[in-house]
Amino acid sequence: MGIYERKQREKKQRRQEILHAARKVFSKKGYNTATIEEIALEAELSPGTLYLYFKNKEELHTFLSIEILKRLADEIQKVVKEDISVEQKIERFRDVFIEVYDYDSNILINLFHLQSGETLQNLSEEVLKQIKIHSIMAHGAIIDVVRQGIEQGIFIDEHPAALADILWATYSGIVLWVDSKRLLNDEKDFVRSTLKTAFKVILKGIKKN
Amino acid sequence: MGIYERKQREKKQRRQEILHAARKVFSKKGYNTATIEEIALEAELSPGTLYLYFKNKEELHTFLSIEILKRLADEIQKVVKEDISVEQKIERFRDVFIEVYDYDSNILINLFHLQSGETLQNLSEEVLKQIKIHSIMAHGAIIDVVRQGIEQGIFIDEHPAALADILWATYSGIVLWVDSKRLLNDEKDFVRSTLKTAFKVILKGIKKN
Amino acid sequence: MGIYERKQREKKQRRQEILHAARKVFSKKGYNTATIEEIALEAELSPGTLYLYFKNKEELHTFLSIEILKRLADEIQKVVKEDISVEQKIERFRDVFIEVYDYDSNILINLFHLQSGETLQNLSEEVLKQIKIHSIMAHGAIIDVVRQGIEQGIFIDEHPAALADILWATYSGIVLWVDSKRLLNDEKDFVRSTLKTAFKVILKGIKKN
Amino acid sequence: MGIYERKQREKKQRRQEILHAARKVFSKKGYNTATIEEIALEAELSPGTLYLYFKNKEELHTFLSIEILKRLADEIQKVVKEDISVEQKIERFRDVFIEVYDYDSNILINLFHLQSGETLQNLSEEVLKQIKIHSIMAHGAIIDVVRQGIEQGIFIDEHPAALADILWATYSGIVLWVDSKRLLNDEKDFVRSTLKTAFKVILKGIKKN
DNA sequence: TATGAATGAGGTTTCATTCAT
DNA sequence: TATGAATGAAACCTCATTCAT
Repeated sequence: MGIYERKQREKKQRRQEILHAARKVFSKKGYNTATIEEIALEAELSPGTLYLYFKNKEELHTFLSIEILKRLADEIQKVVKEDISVEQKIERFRDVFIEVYDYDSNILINLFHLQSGETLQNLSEEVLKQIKIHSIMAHGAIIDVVRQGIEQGIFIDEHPAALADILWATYSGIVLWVDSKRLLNDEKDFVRSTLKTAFKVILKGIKKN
Repeated sequence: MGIYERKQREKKQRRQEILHAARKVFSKKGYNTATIEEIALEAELSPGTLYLYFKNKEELHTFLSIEILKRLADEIQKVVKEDISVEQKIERFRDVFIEVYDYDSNILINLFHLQSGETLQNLSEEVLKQIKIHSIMAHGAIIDVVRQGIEQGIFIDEHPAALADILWATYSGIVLWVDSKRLLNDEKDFVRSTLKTAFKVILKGIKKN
Repeated sequence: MGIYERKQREKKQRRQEILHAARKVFSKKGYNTATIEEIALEAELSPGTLYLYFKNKEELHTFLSIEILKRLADEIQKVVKEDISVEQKIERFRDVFIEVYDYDSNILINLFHLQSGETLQNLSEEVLKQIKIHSIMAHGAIIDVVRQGIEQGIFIDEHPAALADILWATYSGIVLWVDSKRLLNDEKDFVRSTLKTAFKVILKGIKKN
Repeated sequence: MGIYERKQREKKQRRQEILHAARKVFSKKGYNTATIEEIALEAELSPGTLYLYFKNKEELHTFLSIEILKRLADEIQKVVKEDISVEQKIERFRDVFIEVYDYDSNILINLFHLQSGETLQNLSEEVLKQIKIHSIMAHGAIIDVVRQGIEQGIFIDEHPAALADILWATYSGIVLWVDSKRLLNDEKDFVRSTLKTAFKVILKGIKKN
């Protein structure tokens, strides 16, 4: 391996280290309360160094959000192509949600926060575009599956986008809600079991008869 | 009416004016971006005066959240006492959610944000207690209804709390999700219709056969 | 005097105090080396307070420059209206230059710096407009006098604007040059005498025969 | 040519390349806005390398100023030795000024800036000495010519240094002033013509009767 | 000699909160 | 009770300079 390649790899790794530290701090403190200094401390780097890898605080944060949104969208799209029944696909969606939740529950929560209110209004055009693209991809894939189910006479005859919304919203709602319950009640995490029940219920609900 | 009482009433009214202004500004800007000065301007008062009525910015904001949470809990509890079937009660929940959403959608969204991550960690004991009480009340009431349904052999035999979570989470999830879609896609608000479909699906899903 | 008026006057005075402190610090250190903190210290105020009176560091600095430029332009325009010969007017210009130099030699030097290179490129449209207006006013007035002189057959037949440029440039050049000599050689200030000689020479130079 | 000599020559050339790049960037951006990184980029070197050839940013910048100041002083001194009349010498000064202005107008402007206020105060003793030497040389040469003219009964009987100041100041003043006019009014460069008129006027002004 | 990633001091600016009036 | 000018801590970010390779 040449010097250039090693440098490139090291650079990439450093970037990952920063992202890792940022994920940790943003998760613990939230966007506004987290400070660059703290992230730098966590990454065992100086604040200035972070700016060699990311333009500013927001870009660093948004990068994490887009990353997980992209992951979610990718996995969902894979499901669509699988050679299984629509019912199984819905169940697979649930698994994908759980996997992504397991990968990084905190940033996922931030993502859902990002998607509404305050933060959304201050993002750059480029970032908004990225978010839109991945959101549309993920949502579109779900809609496709729902539509298939309706066409095959398996699902009830509701507007596909509405049913897709329900699936997505249930997912994000459960993540946020159960997360807040955990914080409020110090109960242990039971996102997974709740999600399973939720999808069982919904699957039953959207099936004909 | 004596002087003391009139003073008390004026004080209460002034408090309401501040809350009204704060609601408006927080809704428009979000917690972090909103400034005390702006709220004071909106309330046609000076910044200093706000501190005669509220300890600090956060308490002011949290008060608004608790207010709407309390309203939600109250309405839900009323539903439980109504002399209607469990299925009708579930439908009434949906209506309550919609009513509260209509009352102040933005603060409601803030509430759900409040319930997780960043903000929650910095709240005073007293405020946390308040949130807990109302949350438990609201959630408990829903659980009761679900339990009744299970006992009456109408609903499927899942853990009542889990089903209640699903209802609640679906509600908050749809509010957040649809809100974010509105911001991203400039589509008009269709929270209401999505919520209706969602509850229809879920009601079907939680009913036996 | 009512409370409102007193407050207004105090506010104006505070503004003047800040300007005074800023003048002092900018003069001593130059724009880039001067810090807001130092100006605040000099004004016996906290850094934050300065931002209640001026939008930012640049506006504070530019205000001082425009102020002196305006003063210069006003005085020059007055000269034009005086009922004296063109030769006497040129001599009065010299006196105005000296007066303004005496009023605040350091900011005047900053002004000439401001008018070229680096700084000029980063100013806001509004500020540039102000500078343009006053510059044009001052320069235009000088041109008028020179033109009169030419028309009356007193001055040589050169382009009036060019002769005006020479007067102005000589003025600013002497201010800058003598200032730099002072710093380099620790000689005492002899701007006044040099200016007088300069104008004597130039007046002789621009007169016919 | 030995290895040592070649190395020396390469070193010198590298130094020149850096100076060339620095001249370009400083001219475009001004001292404070220009960054070492940008200069390094322009020189196709890394930032660290610049520090092998120059102690720091300021020295790099000052070197450029001294260079042009030296050039100015040298040319002026040559004029003194020429076998022409004092009047012709004054005219030659004008040409020298124009030549140097043409060589690098921007750094020249920086030089005049350097000579006063902000920057001057932070220079090292060595650099200040250099500037003084060249300034005195140039100025002294001009004074000599003026003195000759007075002794020959050609120029008016003013203090030679004062007349020399006027010449120098007019020159630098016109350069700065016309430069600023160019920036403010987007007029095309007419330094040359203005300078010519200026020297004609002054020459007439300093000549007896 | 050359690199360029890393440093970290230091600057500007914001804004919740206080307190004299 | 009401004011609003003043505070000052703390955040983000830049960039000249260093140093291990």
